[in-house]
Amino acid sequence: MNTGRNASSKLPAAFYTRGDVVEVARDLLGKALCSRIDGRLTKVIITETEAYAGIADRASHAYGGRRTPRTEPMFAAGGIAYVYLCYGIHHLFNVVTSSAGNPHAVLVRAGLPLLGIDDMLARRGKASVDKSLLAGPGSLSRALGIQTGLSGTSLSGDIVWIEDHDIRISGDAIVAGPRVGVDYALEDAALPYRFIVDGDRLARQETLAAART
DNA sequence: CGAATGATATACT
DNA sequence: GTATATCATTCGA
Repeated sequence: MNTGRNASSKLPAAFYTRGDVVEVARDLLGKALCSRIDGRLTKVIITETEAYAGIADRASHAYGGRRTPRTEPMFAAGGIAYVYLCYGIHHLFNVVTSSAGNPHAVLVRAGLPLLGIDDMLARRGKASVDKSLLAGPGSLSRALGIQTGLSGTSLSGDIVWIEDHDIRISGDAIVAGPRVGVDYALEDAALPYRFIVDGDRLARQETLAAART
C-alpha cells in the first residue's frame, strides 16, 4: 500500500464528511491540493475556496435536489472530487463534502505553487511563475492537470488528494465575501461563502520558502 | 469591456 | 430524438 512515500499527512475521510460545508471550505485554506497525473506530481497551497451548500443553495448545481449524470458525484459521501466543464473550456475542481445524499461541495478557486512548478508552467503555457498561474478555478485545475474525467475520483487515492502541511491560518488572515459569478442565485448570491487567504501573510509561512525559490 | 467555447439541462416533437 | 438557452471563466484590448 504505502510504497515508501509517506502519506500520513493526507486528510482523513472524516475531514470531508462533516456536515458543515462552510466550515470545510474554510479549513481547506492552507491545505495542499496534490495531483499525480501522467506520472507528474504537482502540489498547490489552496488560498481561495467557495462553499456550495446543497439543495437549499440556489447557486449549487444540486439546488432543489436536481440529480443528473453530471452532478451525481455530489450526492455521494464526502471525500471525492467533482469536476465539470464550465463555459466549454474550463475544468473546475470541487471537493464533495458531507454525507451521502447531501450534495455539498467546495470549489477550489486559487492557490500558490508548492511543487512541480515546471509541470504547472508547461500545462499553462507560461515561461515563469506569476500571479496568474493559479488564479481562478479554471487556471488552477489546468495547472494541476485536472479534467472532467476525474469527476468522482476518491481523494484518498493516488491521483488527486489533499494534504495537511500544518500551515496555520489565523482567523484575521481570512477574508469572507460573496461568491463569484452567481448573480442568478438571487438571495443566495450575497451569502459570504467565499473564503480568501491574504497571500502576503501566507507567504510568510515556512512552507512557501521552497516554492518561491 | 467583450468575445470565445462546448457540454449540459430542459422543453419540446 | 432534436433543439436551444445557459453556464461556479479566461484572455486580450
